[in-house]
Amino acid sequence: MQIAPAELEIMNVLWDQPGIGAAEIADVLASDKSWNIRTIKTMLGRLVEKGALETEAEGRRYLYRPLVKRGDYRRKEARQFVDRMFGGRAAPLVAHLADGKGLSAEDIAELEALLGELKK
Amino acid sequence: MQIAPAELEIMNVLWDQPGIGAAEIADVLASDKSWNIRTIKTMLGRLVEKGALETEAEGRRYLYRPLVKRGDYRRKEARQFVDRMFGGRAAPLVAHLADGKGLSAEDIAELEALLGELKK
DNA sequence: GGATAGCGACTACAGCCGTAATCAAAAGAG
DNA sequence: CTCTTTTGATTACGGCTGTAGTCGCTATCC
Repeated sequence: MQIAPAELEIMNVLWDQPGIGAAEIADVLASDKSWNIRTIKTMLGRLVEKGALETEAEGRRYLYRPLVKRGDYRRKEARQFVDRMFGGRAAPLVAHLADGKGLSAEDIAELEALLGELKK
Repeated sequence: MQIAPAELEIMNVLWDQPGIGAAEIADVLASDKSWNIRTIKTMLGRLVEKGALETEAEGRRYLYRPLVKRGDYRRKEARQFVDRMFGGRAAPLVAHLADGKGLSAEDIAELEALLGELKK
C-alpha cells in the first residue's frame, strides 16, 4: 500500500491518537500545517479507500483508526528507500546523515547500543 | 530539485557513467528494467528541463552529464526521509533496517567504524 | 537517389497528489 | 417547524509521473 507524503501526516496523528475524528485531526495539525478541513477529509477518504484506515461511526461523524501498523509501514519504507537511493546498503545512508550533521550525540549513543545488540 | 523514482534510475546510470547517450543508458538499464527507449528519452528531457542534467551535442545526438552531485542529492533525500518517517531521528531508522534484516554483517562493521569516527 | 533507421522535439494520456468547492443529509438553534 | 451548521460524499482541477506515440530531419544502405 502506497501512502503519499501528505497522507502520512494524517497517519502520524492517528498512530499517536487512534480513534479520533476529522475535526480533532485538523486541530492537531493546525499547529504546523495550514490545511483546510476539506483537504484533511479528502485525504481521510483516500486513506480509507486504500485500506490504511478503518472508520467507526459515532453519531453522525466517523472516528478513524489505522489498519496499518506504524512499525510495519516504517520498516517497508525504510527498506524501499535504502534500495532506491543506496543500492540497499544501509551504511552509506548513515554516513550521509552523519555527514550532514543529522546525527545528534544521542543518536550516536543509541546507534552504538543497537550495534552492540546486533553483534550478538 | 525534485527527482522522481523512475528518473532516479536514469541518474544512477549517469552518475556511474557520465557523458553517455540515450541508447547507452537504455542498454545499461535493459538488464533489469524493460523500458522503451522513448520512455528513457522522455525522462532525459524532463531531467534536462529540471536542471539535473546537461547535454553536449555529439554529432546528431546528445551526451548527458549530471549537474547534481550524487552525494548532495543523497544527503538531501536522506534527511528528508528521516524527517518524514522518523521525526528526524536516525537511530529508529537504523533500528528498523536492522529489524527487517536489512543489515549485513558488513554493514554492521562499517557502521561501527563510522561511529568510531563520529565520536572523535 | 529513394527507402530506412535512428535522433531529438512535441504530444498524449491516464493515474496519483495536493488542495479544495459543492452537495445533500442530519442535527441543533430559535 | 424552519434556518444554520456540521459532516461525509462527490466532483474539480492543475501538476507530476510513468509510459509511450507521432513528427520531421538527417545519415546511411542499397
